[in-house]
Amino acid sequence: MNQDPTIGQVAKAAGVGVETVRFYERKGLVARPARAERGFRRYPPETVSRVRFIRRAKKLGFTLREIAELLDLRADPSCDEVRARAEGKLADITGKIASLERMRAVLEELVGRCRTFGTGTECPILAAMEWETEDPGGGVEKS
Amino acid sequence: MNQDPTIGQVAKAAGVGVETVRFYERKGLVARPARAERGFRRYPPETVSRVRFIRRAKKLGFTLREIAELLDLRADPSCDEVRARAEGKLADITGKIASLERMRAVLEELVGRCRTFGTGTECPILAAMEWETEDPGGGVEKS
DNA sequence: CTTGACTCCGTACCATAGTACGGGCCTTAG
DNA sequence: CTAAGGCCCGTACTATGGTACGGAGTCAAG
Repeated sequence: MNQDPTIGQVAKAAGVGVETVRFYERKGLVARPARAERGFRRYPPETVSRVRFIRRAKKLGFTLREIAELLDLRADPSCDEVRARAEGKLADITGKIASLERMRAVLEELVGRCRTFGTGTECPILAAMEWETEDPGGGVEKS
Repeated sequence: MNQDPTIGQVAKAAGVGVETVRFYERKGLVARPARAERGFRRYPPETVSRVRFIRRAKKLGFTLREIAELLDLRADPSCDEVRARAEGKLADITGKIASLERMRAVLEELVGRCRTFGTGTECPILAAMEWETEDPGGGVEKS
């Protein structure tokens, strides 16, 4: 007898759709499971936490490809590699925040100026856009 | 005589490909320019800064749709409307920063824990993702 | 006269991360 | 008996942000 969860059970337990599990399987994020009875997938129970892991890692800003690598690293637990990747992601996020903060400063300045000017002659926001808005620089490049 | 830049000149000056300018035109981010001689596009020179603006905004994590709205502020006759939109964008940015900061906090905590553990038994990062890490909430998702 | 450069056009294609669809099979409940 | 529900499959479609392709026109230099 096979009590291992079917795809629907895994999906429900992990909080995703059945199609998503199949999708992850196609992408190699979840191993092709054994088939039972009518060709039904029977997953090892730890698949549920694997899928949850994927969801959580995604929320931390990892792409599926990065998560796949992360999961591969789990095979040999060289923590250094994992930490290095997490640190890389951290740098990514920090850079994004810095960029957004520069943008926020510019917009805040513009909105403030607009309020002091009132609905008079020319909108300072539009005027500023007309100009070459200075490049915030050090953007969020592809990793 | 028309000294206005052609698509190739705009693209080069803005640091993008010709196809990208055409793409932006299709998406309404760049106005359909006048045609000269052999149906060649002749852009008003400020198109260059417009395209550069698009690139910068994109680096800040704005989608093309959002950038289009941002650029529409220029065409808007009412300063109040412009300011309202700018304030909306400001709120967007602030929300994005908050999400990214939650992500950063989680990752920082993870990386820090990893360093104090050293390369010992099991990786705390993977372990943490294995457990029910509580949802950072309000992601960087669609606005 | 041919080659290269530049333009035109529409369409097809890439990755990312899924979601939906249509058809078929089997089991179980009413 | 029939309908509902779970599963199987492959393929197509969504959106985003481009990139590439094939064919054609036209101009200037070699």
